[in-house]
Amino acid sequence: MNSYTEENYLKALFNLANETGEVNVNELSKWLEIKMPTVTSMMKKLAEKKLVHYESYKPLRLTEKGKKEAGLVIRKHRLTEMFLVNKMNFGWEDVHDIAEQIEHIQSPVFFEKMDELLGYPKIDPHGSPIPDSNGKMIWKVYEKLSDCKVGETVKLLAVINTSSDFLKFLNSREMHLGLKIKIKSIEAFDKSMVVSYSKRQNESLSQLVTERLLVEKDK
Amino acid sequence: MNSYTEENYLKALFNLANETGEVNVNELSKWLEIKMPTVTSMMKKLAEKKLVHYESYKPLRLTEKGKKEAGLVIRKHRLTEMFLVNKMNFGWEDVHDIAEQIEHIQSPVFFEKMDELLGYPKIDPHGSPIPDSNGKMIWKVYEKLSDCKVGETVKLLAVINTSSDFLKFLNSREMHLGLKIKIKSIEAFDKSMVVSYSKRQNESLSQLVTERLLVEKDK
DNA sequence: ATATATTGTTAGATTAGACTAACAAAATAT
DNA sequence: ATATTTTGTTAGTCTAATCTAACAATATAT
Repeated sequence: MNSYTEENYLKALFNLANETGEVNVNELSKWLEIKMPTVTSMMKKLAEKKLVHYESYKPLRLTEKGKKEAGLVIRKHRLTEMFLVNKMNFGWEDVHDIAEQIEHIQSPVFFEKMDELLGYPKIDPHGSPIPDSNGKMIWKVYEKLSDCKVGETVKLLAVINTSSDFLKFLNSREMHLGLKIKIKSIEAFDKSMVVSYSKRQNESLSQLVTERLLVEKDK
Repeated sequence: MNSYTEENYLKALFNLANETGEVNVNELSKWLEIKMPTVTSMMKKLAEKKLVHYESYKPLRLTEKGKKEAGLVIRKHRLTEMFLVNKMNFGWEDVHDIAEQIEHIQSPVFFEKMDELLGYPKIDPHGSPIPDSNGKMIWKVYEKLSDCKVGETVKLLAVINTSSDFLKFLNSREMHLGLKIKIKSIEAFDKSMVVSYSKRQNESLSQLVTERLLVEKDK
């Protein structure tokens, strides 16, 4: 059994992993807001537990076991977010902090029950995939809205940033998952986009926003 | 803000308090399965925080502040138990251990939402009162079934022990809150009772059981 | 009333998880 | 190619919450 703290490190390693699955001590330290020496010593501990491949001065990598356990924490987090939104009427902007705590509850049956009541969902309220009970998750390859071209119509399927402020911004513009967005124009100098969707015409979205919106070309 | 550990001490002090509100270090130590020196040092810490009245070699008492904060932890515990039973379809025998963890979640809005979805319940699935948002709870004075007399008909309103084993025993006898029980006879030598209720005639209940069932005379 | 048992405290050690200071290795810039 | 910056490690300290051993106070029993 991993401690509350260990679960947080595993989750962070999983979320920060690049294409090759590597994470630097420094990155992890900044992400968790925990100083590097503390991170180093925790990595040694997780290496003892066969959860992380650790060698001095080399990038960190989760082992298969580590990936599985990280996946299970993320599963608990995302099931919780889904439960909070679908069964407890929370807005998608208000669930992150509560899920950060509930993800550490030790009770398989509690999360199985959530899963069942939710009808075995495959994605969470922000469009992220929910790992299965083996910790495995299937990543759909989405495109960033910022990479799309003028004239295209796309469907909003996920958001990258799940901060309350970003989600409140989307709420204020009546943007939600499933929304069909038509790209009217793109400003050359700041890459901001003018888009139309539902009843809103010619809304302007900064690049900071468009690169956090994941979409699929509308067929 | 109190730590997870401090919350557990406060809750234990509240639950163990006798009529005068007093608890011994030794009792508390046994209840929490934490050695006495550890308990003593935590009591000094809680006294610093004005949550406990502590004097060397004297019994422990919660301050008003301590009572309030303990009440709020118990509120979170009991709301959770109610939520697990009424909204997540858990049996009353399976909720204690999960609630022991969820009671430490720091998110007032999470528990407010539970309360709202449950319709502001006043008692939990075991018949115990749910403290209000100021930590105050109203204790109904119930009688133990073991103190009732032959010929009386009583209504089961609460159970004292909430261990899974005890509740499973009650399940196996189809006993639940609200049940009307008629006392047919009492054995003189072991105080066991023969009772009838719903479709069950002449069930025998040991004193260990009857003194854990809280009832009200049926009017 | 004194001996014994029980209860409670003090002192010091341990562990997990954090920190700072100092140093070492690796990466980057001149 | 060397100097500088960035990244990572080692060593040692701190705090919360636990423990054991030893001692002290209170309660109980004879």
